[in-house]
Amino acid sequence: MSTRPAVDTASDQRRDQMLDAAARLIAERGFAETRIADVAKRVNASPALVIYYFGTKDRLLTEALRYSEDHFYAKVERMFAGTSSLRWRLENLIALTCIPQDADELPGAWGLWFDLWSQAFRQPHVELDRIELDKRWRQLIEQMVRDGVAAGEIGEVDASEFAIAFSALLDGLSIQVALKDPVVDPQFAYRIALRFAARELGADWASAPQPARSPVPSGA
Amino acid sequence: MSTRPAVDTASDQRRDQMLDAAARLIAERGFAETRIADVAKRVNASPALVIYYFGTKDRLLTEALRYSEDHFYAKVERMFAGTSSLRWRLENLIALTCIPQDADELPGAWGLWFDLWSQAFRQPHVELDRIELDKRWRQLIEQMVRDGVAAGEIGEVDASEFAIAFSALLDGLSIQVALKDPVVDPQFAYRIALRFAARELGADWASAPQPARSPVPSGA
DNA sequence: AGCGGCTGACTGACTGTTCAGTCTAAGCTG
DNA sequence: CAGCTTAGACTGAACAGTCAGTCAGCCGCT
Repeated sequence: MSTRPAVDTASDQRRDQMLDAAARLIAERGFAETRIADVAKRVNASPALVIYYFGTKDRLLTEALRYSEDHFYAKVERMFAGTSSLRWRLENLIALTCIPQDADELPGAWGLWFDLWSQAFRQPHVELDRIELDKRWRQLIEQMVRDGVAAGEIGEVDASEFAIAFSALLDGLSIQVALKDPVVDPQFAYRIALRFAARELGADWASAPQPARSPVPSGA
Repeated sequence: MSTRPAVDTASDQRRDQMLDAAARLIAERGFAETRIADVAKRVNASPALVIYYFGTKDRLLTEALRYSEDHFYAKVERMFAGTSSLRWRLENLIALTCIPQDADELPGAWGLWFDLWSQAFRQPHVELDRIELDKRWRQLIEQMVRDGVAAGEIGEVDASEFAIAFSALLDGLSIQVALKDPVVDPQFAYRIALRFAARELGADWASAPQPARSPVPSGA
């Protein structure tokens, strides 16, 4: 949208501060329960300033949603850049979606998804954004699989269909984990997702050693 | 909870009217955008009467959520009672979750799920309800599979694990359908779900003939 | 001087909830 | 049966609190 290369002016920084604060607040309290006064307080500004930047509450909140998801994808892409092993990437991907993240690291928390869906279901403008977001997500998975095929790590598969089914499964599993289902805990969700992937991709990864990065947060 | 056998008094009917109206309104506008005045108008009553029955707006809305889900499960159970073929049940189950329902038949619409999740994520009381709801849902699937095994329709499988994975997949797919994803349309979601089930259950249902009941709503 | 960042004070609209009291039908009494 | 009582369903009107958004103007730059 903007031609600016990146965060630059003090004004841009302020904007990002607000988006970050808004995203965290939505994750905590929910979209509807987030007041512009709350956002203002978190960035030590007046409510009027928030309106000054975003014009309207709704614009702030929907932009915050997008901001947060963008950060999440950026994180995954960075993780992907660090390796090329399909298995390793897959394990990290599952861990990233199914296993609780360490505290405040990123505001890409689960609560955001529920509100994003809720908004997308009702507001056409958000609906389109969400479609774009999921397209990007599936393409990420698709490319990961294609790379794995190209590298000879697995045989030929329909990467596109796998991406659709697998992302749906991940969504469903992470809902259960996010909602603290006593049956579907993080470990279990992880196992199910990996087993599905292995079966669909025709790989024979037996029992999965937890991935190196982003492991179960036992301590800090 | 109550010892009353069923809907009885005029008062009980009024209550149900309100729950029904509330559920539909939540599905349309969303939890946060539903005013008690709206509910009151739909049942031709004053806002004060709604409070008279439910005490508080929040109680009304959360009860409406539960009311709606109960109806959905009742519907599925009725469908199950009508047959015993695993394949037939499975096909209907998928159709019921992945293919848009005919208009106003039941207020168990998708919009409700998003709000239920959103509430469950934040409010401990709703969280427990949701867990109970999903447990019931998985048990339904589990029993269906066990019946299929007992009837010799398929071989031995881990019904419990299948239920967890399958319900997660269905959730994920129905989200895409509900959010009108251009890639994951109802037919496609249906196919993916059925293929997954067939593979996991070791059945060899080739291409699926659409189920007899609750088919794709082309006409009415 | 001028401009962009910024604010305090305000307001106007909305809405959950209260309350005092009305209406109706059933139950009781003589 | 007539008359009185009671209880429960129901409401209009007001209350009280909340918030998004406005506006006139301040401050610290260049």
